Amino acid sequence: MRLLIVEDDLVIANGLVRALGQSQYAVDHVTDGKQALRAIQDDVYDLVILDLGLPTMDGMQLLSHLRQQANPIAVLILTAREDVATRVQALDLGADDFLTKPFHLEELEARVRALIRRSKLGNNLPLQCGNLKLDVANKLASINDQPITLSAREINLLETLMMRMGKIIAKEQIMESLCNWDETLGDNAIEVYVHRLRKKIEPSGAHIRTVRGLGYMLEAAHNGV
Amino acid sequence: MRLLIVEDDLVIANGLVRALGQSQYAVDHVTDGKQALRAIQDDVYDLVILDLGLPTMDGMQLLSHLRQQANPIAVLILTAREDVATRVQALDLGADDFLTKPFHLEELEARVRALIRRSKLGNNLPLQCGNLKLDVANKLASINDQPITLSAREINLLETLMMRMGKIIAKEQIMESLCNWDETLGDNAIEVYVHRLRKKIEPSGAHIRTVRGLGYMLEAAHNGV
DNA sequence: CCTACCCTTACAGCTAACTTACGCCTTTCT
DNA sequence: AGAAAGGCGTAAGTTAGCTGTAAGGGTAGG
Repeated sequence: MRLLIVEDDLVIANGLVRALGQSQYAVDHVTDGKQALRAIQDDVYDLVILDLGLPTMDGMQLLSHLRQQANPIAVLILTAREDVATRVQALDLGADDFLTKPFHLEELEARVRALIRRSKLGNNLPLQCGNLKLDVANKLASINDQPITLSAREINLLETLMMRMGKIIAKEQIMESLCNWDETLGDNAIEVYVHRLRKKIEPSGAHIRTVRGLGYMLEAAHNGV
Repeated sequence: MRLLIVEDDLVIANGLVRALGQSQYAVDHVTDGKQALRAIQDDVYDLVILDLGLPTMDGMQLLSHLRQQANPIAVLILTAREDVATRVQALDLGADDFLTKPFHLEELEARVRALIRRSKLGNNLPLQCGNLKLDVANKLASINDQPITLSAREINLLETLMMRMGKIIAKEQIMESLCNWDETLGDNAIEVYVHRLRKKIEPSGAHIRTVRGLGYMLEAAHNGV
């Protein structure tokens, strides 16, 4: 899962980047609306965390602009102002959630989880493919309800694949989903992850199909379970 | 386990904080409804002890507000008023228990234990993992019914792990469960607790698994029970 | 048959977690 | 009250295993 933080206060921004990074999100950070707009158009994000008070283009304008373009990306608004009018305006413009500073990281993280879940799944049930289940909140994968041990990278990869089960995902998309701008991985890193993950989920009836030249696709095994 | 006390009478509040603190709960205290709401949204509590007569937002309003948000946190109501109407209203609003002042600390502590047990476990069975048992009420751990000596920190850690057995618990979550606002622990304090606890429960068939980068998980040993 | 593209294995660096030791503080016993 | 004991948290050094790269072999498509 990949997040964009739009926040000009560097103290807050750094805290968010660190905390959400520790929660296994890939996190990018920009400091004003124009950079944010460019980032959203250039890359695929699952969620934008947006401060309202920004230079060059304020958060309301950015949000309004996105929705006029019919961009459905989930947006969580941060603001120091507590008045009802602001809140109503933001929600009317299409914000998905609203949090007033000062806030605690735990609550932010909970809301982030909820938003991603809502936007991707519409529910909080564990993801399932064949006998393979993934409990996203607890970062716990299991086959026939027997927990299996996956590393952090492997869990993130599996989550990415399961979120778009049955659809082809390009290696670049996987790369973007796992890494932020700071990181840069070699050509075949994804191939290695897929290989390791395949070995671990092999007995489950879930299969990672290679689509040569295009990417990978997660599917239930075609032969009987 | 972490509790929030919402009580404007400082004499009572201090008594509760001290008594429950001695019972090894992490206890925070606020004096009105607005502070309480913010605290509940910012931090994770296992139980709220709520006085009905409060400034700025009274206990009923707070409770009603929480339940409208579908917040499932356990709430124990304290009040000086004894009339049935109040009691019925509180329980209809979703209070889990109700205690009339003046009360005895022992009874309060018993109800607190019961509520936490009910909300966390859904039953009254003692916590068990392999041959390791934990009697939450008496803060007593035993292996094959032989009591073992654990320090307060160790018992609290074990309780936290056993309450979510089989699920991954992040170090930050453990930290929150053990500490209130006043405390601040260093980076590797949790690692040291885990190390000490592991040495003591090692012979029991309960195992604390490390999931690198994500947290810890309590499980029964994989070889025969 | 050739060329991308992918699979597989092996290895080395690095960071998170483990382990030990020490000093402070609280509790308890005399 | 003074002393002894043990719990508690920090710091420092060590270990372990995840991660990413590289290298070599295989395969599908042209």
